[in-house]
Amino acid sequence: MAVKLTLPDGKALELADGATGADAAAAIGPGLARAALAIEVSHPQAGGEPEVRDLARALPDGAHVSILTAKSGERALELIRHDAAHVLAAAVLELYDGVKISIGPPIADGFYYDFEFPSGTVLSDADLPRIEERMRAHVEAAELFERRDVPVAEARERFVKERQDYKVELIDDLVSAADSATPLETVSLYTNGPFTDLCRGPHAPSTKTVGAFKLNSIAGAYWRGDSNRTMLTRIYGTAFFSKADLSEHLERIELAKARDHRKLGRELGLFTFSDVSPGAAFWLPAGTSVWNALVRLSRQMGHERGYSEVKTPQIYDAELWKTSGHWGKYRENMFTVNVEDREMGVKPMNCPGHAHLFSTRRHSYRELPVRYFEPGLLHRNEPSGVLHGLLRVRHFAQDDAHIFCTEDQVQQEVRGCLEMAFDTYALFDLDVRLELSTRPEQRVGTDEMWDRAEEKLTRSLQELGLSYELNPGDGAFYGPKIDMHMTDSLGRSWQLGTVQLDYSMPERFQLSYTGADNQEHRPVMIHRALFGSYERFIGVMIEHYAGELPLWLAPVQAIVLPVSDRFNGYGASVADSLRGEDTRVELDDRSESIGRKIREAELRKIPYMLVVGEREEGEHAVAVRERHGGDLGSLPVEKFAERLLGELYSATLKPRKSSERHA
RNA sequence: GCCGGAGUAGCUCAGCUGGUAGAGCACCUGUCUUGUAAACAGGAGGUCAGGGGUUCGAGACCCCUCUCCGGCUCCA
Repeated sequence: MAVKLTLPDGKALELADGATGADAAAAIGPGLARAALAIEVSHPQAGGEPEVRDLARALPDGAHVSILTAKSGERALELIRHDAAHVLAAAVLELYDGVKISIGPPIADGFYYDFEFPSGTVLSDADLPRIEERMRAHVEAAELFERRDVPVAEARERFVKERQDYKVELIDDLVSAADSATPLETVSLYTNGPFTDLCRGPHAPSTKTVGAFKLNSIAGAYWRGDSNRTMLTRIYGTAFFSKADLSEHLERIELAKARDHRKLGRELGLFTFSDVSPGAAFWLPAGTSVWNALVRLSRQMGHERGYSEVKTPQIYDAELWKTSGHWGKYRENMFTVNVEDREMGVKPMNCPGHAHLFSTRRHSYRELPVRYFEPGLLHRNEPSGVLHGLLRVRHFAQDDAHIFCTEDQVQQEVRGCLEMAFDTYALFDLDVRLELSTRPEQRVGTDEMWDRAEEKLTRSLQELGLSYELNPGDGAFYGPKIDMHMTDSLGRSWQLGTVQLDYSMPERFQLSYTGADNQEHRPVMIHRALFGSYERFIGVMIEHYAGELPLWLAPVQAIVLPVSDRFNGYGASVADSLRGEDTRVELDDRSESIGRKIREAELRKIPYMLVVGEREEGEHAVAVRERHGGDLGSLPVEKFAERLLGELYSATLKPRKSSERHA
């Protein structure tokens, strides 16, 4: 018998029965045999995901295979990072007595391993070099990764004996998760040097392919991500094939830190934080200008799409929050206040206020959909540990809207929200990741209602040709939602926009409209925010643009720089003539050298610097310098004004259509 | 909220094993009148996050609180 394989180039390869991945690599060529780390196996006919396996395992007949080497990109990095996690565990077990190991997977950009240290042992960053050193010894020893499939009972006994409780729990869970028709008989153990771990694999042949690694940080992490369970000590690290790749990665991270919105926000004078109000930004004039530009955009786009702006109170009687359900589900996150013995809650969301507003008068089906927009200020009492610059605050404003419509209008309205979202994001050259979150365990409404709602969201996404991830069970208790995510400079993901279908709030607030049949009907509510919160959005935008905000958002769009005091008068007249409703122009009339004025304008990341001196005054012109030192030469003041307004117009008034970007 | 780390002038940071708090930039004053990324000189600025303790003596050591940073959980 023989094993027939298909290689990536379509060629067939026939090997003896029982041939391994290593045999396959050797059959293709000696160079590949040396470089091979693992083998990817798939059965296109049978379907299913390709699986990366150890080279030492026998190959199945009929498989398509592809040898993984150091050049195989992310898949190969994932492999050695997983290897590195095992080496880390080996080192920690040697250095510290009584450590319990849990899990250690590869992650984006690195790996981690979670440990429980005996009580009294506290690990800090200072301990990392010592651990790295021990790891290095194991890597240099080129210890082999050996896989053994052992009976469940044997593996369990082994870990019980070693007092590795977490491993025992993992085995027990694997057993109970297994199909009763095909019970789990064996689990795989991997041994590298002195260390044996319960692990599915795969691993490279030996530890030596971990060419360069570094332990980055220590953090707490709950066992199984459950805040009711033990907090373990997590050690984060990263690994690459070469030292050069590692240092390139570390440099990239350093560069990313320069984009941090907290740093740039301070440097650019946009906002600041203070101990007197944790989780709340103090907006300086420049930051307020950015803020206002965004609110203006929200208003303009909403106006064009049939939204009406409303204003609702900050503080409501507890009764309203009981009606909305927040008192029961969201109270720990709310600030409450006592007003003459009356318990009141500061609003963490606008929806109850909008629902109440809708209920204060009668509505005909003819006026639906009603679209209320409110850039409303919200307060949420977020746990102290989660506050994070502008990205997670206690005091913020959402570009929030609630649409009240008939069941028949839902689909079209959801679609409208998504189109508006992508028209908005297109203005910022943003790529967002979409998630569809479906019914959670705890929910209100019938299954039929959820079927309908989820189908409507799904169809809207499909009609627009948008790709999305499914996030089952993560919907709001009142309805499914589509969330729009973006990442910050260090790759952390933040939710910006959201579109949520809600059948519950209309019920709770007894909302109704009069239909064509003269009967009262329940409207459907759609919650939607596109920026999410202005705070978070501005934070993400600062990082997205590395502080170099586009012209229309820049707090100061152009600064006039007279070369000496003698031209301050002319400079002032230029600045005055350029300043308008949509233009923000400043004059630097300090008695400073032109070099300094330019340097400071560059540091403030002002898009245009207009140098004026004798020549310019004579010609009624400005010498235009673009951010980053681009000298555009001299332009008559009127020409420059045209250019400025032209750019502003094209940036915000003619957004690219979502279909052009996301077809 | 939980785990770990940190907090010195507006900002970036020195300050050794405890012995009277420093620099650069920014700020103020004066001089300079500047042509595309830093003119020169002088001055002012700190209950060393806050509180308690150890000590003859604490920015340094110990405890508590607050805030921030990195994670976890949670979230726009």
